[in-house]
Amino acid sequence: MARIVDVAREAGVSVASVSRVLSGQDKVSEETRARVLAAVKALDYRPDLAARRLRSRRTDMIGLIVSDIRNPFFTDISRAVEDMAYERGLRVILCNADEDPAKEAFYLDLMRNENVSGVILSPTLTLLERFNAADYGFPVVLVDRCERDTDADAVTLDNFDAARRLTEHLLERGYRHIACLYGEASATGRQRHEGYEVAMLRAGLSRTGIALRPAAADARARALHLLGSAEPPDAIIASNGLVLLGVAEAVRESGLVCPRDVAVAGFDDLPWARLVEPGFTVIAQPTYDIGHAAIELLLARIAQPAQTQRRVMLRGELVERGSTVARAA
Amino acid sequence: MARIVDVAREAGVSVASVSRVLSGQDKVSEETRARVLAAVKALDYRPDLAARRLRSRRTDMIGLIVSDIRNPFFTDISRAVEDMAYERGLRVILCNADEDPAKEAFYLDLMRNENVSGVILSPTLTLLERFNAADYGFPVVLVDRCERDTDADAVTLDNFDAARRLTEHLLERGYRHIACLYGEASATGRQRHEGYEVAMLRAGLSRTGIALRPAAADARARALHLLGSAEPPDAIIASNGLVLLGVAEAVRESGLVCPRDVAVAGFDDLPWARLVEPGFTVIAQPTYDIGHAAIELLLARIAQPAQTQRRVMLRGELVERGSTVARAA
DNA sequence: CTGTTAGCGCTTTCAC
DNA sequence: GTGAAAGCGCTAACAG
Repeated sequence: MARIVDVAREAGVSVASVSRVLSGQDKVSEETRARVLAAVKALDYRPDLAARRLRSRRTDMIGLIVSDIRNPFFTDISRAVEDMAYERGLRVILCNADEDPAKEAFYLDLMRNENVSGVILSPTLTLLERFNAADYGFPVVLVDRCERDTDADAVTLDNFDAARRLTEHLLERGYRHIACLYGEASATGRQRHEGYEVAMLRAGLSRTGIALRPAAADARARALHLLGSAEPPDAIIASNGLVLLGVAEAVRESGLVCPRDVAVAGFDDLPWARLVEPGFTVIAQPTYDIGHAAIELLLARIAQPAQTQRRVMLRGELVERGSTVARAA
Repeated sequence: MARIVDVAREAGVSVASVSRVLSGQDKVSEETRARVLAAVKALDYRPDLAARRLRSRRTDMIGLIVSDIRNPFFTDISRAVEDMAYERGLRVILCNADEDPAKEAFYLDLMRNENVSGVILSPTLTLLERFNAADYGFPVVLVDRCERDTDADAVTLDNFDAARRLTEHLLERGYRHIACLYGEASATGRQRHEGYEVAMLRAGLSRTGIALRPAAADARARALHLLGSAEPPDAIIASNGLVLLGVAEAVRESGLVCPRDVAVAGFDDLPWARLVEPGFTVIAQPTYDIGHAAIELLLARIAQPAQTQRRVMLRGELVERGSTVARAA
């Protein structure tokens, strides 16, 4: 394996010149540049990144800690973040906290050990409640989950507004006994629940909010119970794609037909949402834009660690499908 | 930020002793160990990983290059690999090659620069055709995609057998004009197509194999065309979950009913496969086992770089659902 | 613009 | 079992 000294010797220049050519920052004559590049090619030289990082105290790595990699929403976010990061010469370390505060803490600690330039994080509620961006030795940008008073840069959907609109959509269609199943582990689930509550309150209707672990299996069980109860709802709102999946399973297993027996609406426009009869009405999230915005915020924060807090709030798009057609009078 | 010298001073020992305690390899007296650990805690000391890697020439990082992160199959594999890797103190760098040989080459190159201990890779067909594990400076284990004569450790499904069984399942149910849509970018798609071909040949039937880019949009377009043709098939096999999704969309958009108008079967037991009426018959892959086996092979190869080639071939499970019920005589 | 040189923080001989 | 000291390969001052 060739070292920088080998390249310097081959090119007939100093190691400093080689370093300059490769880092591309300093001024180097065309001649030197050409000779170095030729030597690099001839020797198939690769800079040792560990040495470079040790010396320069920079890592060019960012961490991406998502709360559940099985959730397609986060897969999409990851794609966006990785695409953009690699374009800018940054490496991404992707970690899956699995909605577990302990794992999340472990990964955050790991990020510190790795000396990353920054982290994009979708925090558990446990962490978010006492979140302080200054606790970490690196810039942090939150995605998807953030409270109004959280002290951090963040990019989120306008969850409250989206949930309110989704609920109003159901109300306009004639539904009255609307239940809301929401993830208790996240600020996002909470906010969506609040949007639902406000819309219901305004309409003077009673609410049925059910907090749960945001996984398909949990949602399915709770929805089965709900649908089999004495007074089942005439519509259900699911606070994310995984919950929506569970609700859809429960409706099917209960032998009910949507929307005849019960309307269903949710968040996240997953591939199957339009496939399952009669197609699910959802709030589609601009996942690529969210990932894009997160990287931009992070880079800005890295460049200007002391700059004032920034928030990006994106609007969800209501996609109407058969699962919420107007109720027969 | 505390350095190792600070810890040594605080503990009243040499830096060598601190290093020994932290690496846990060498023999150290209980007394020294205790003092060092106390000092580490007191100073909240974190070893600088870049320095450690530079000096020790080990990285404790492995690469995982998947061909498409949007494919839930690979998401599941990632989960398994990450879980196991972190248990063993290894970091995982996850990369998404997006079925693009250029991106794939870029990431492989990156792995070399990063000096990873090894790589788990699901290669594009382009790479696989001229694959030679010795071309890389690190151990490589292939997952999901591998030819019989490829020179590499690998863990795959028995694709040929699974596709044959799936085809025979359809034949037994009375279907005769069976089409097969398969991903052309992968060995896996090809092998599944071969299993289909053999089963059809044995039955003395003509085949309709359609190679495509393994993405839902492509599969949808090709299936739409197929279903609208003069002689549409009475059954369709999809070579993976993404293709199955596209086929399902096409069936729906064509206004056809499954299995009355056309039966559908595929690979990958995705969450929605049992949700969409009437439920899709699929070959379920043991994704966690695949990921597990891949890590085991990689660790064995890292420990014994010269050991003889190993292959793990897993069997897929046929999950029967409504999409392939017996055809009316 | 270019070369010399001093480390970055750690692990690993090598003595004791 | 422990310490002193020599680098791992690179970049960043600092001179020239």
